[in-house]
Amino acid sequence: MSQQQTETAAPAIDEVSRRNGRLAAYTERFGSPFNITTFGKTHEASVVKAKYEALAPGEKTTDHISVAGRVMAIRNNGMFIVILDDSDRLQIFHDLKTLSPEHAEKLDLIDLGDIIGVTGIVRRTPRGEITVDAVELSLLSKALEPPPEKFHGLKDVDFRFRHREQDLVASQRTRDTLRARFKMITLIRQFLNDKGFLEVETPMLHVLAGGATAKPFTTHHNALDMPLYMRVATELHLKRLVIGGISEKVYEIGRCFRNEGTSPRHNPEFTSIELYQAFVDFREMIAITEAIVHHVVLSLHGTSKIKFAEHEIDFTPPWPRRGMVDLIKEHTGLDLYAIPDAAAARAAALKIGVQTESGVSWGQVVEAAFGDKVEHNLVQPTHVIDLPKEISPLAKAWPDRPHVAQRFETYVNGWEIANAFSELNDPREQRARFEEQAEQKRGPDDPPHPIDEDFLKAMAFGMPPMGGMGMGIDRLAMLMTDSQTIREVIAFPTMRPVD
RNA sequence: GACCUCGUAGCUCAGCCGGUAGAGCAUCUGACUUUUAAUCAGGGGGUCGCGGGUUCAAAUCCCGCCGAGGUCACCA
Repeated sequence: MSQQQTETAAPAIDEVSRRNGRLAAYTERFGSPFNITTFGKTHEASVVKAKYEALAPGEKTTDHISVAGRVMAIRNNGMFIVILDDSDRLQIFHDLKTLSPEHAEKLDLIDLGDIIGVTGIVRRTPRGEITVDAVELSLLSKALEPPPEKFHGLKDVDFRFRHREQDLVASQRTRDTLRARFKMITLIRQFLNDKGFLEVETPMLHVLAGGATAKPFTTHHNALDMPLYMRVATELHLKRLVIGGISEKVYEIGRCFRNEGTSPRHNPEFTSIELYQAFVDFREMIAITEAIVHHVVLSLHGTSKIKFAEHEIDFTPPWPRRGMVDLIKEHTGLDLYAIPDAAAARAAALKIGVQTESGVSWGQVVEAAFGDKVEHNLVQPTHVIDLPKEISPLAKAWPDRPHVAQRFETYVNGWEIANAFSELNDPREQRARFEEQAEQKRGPDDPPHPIDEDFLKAMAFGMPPMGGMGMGIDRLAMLMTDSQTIREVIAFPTMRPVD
């Protein structure tokens, strides 16, 4: 073999093949990392850093500890390795001059992204970094794919959502955001459990998708040869559980599915919490809504005020209660209470730039005007009360104000985050409302609303007066994490497949 | 569903008044060795989203498709 041939550059090899080669070499020499089932980890990275916080630069201990995590950086030919576990980063040191040949061989086969376990001695380097001087090194799992770029991380939004595991490894922000979202759900559970609520489960597969006016996903049960719908809300079954007396206070945190457009605030599947409490009305729901949200804000941020985009939002209860029609008047000058006729109200709304379909009810005009002219202004937490009965088919109306429902919607940052009412419990009235709703078609291609006879039969069995509230967990998570899109707070948002 | 914008190396990006593709990180080789996005020298790596058109020549211009982001519509 000539001198020139030995100096020829290494043949081109792709990253995966190269890593497979190193895996084979490691396996040959030390056994397959994939045969390893356990590692006796004694410390989390953050615990190591906290425990040895008092060490002075250059100070060494004699404490042996074992840590494990993903290799995030390799500097100085492996002299310094930075690993990341679920708590923090931690630096590992190898003195290359005194390393045993076997240990050096192992070290040489470690790549960025590998999962390693290290046993060693804690010290603080002269430059100030808490470090583990490695005595033993084990490859616990091989990364055959390389990690994202170490400084810029993953920027491609599409790729980040399709491969959240890589996004999580690369981005502290993503870890913080998703952890906050999941912790928030636990906080709400604990809060309600402490208040005596029973967490329940209701079906996701519905024969009729009721409880909200939304387009459902359809599916099919083969053995029963029948169509089924993914639930759009948990409302009707939760009420049936309270009717049966399983508990006077129930809640469900769960996924709902709506076959509608996506947007920065809409994902086809989203998580709602709905809760129902017997013998109280919407006013108690206002109190519990404020209490839940304030508890979450305080627990996650340690303060009642949070930053969202350019706003500071103050969640200190109580939050203002404002009439929907009053707010429209305040923002546009139009007093829809003075125009009770639907057609006249529609014409008046048109003059202020609010367009509605012909034949809509007075309540739908109010809803449209509110949505166009008021909603986006409600940045600080606000309960919008006195919603029209016509757009509240499951809510009680006021006996002395028959066109106004005992209902509120809570708005923050211009978004509806909660919706609650004194639940209608008169089965005759409920049937009439459903029938009225069934006659209204949502759009030219939409089927009419089906009437849920099972629910009506349940209500006829005797439903206690109760308050109910529903809240969008995803939007609350967006607020808590200063996330501008719902996809940031959903671990795996719905995506079209790439080819 | 409509409109606007984007899609270049594994990752982050430049090139886009048409002339045949570049940088940093990663990777490989070598040097150095208490680093902190380590450093220095050199090498390899690209169907420029896919398909078609215009042209002597297309990453670049035009059309269609796919995917994404934004705005709107629907909605929570």
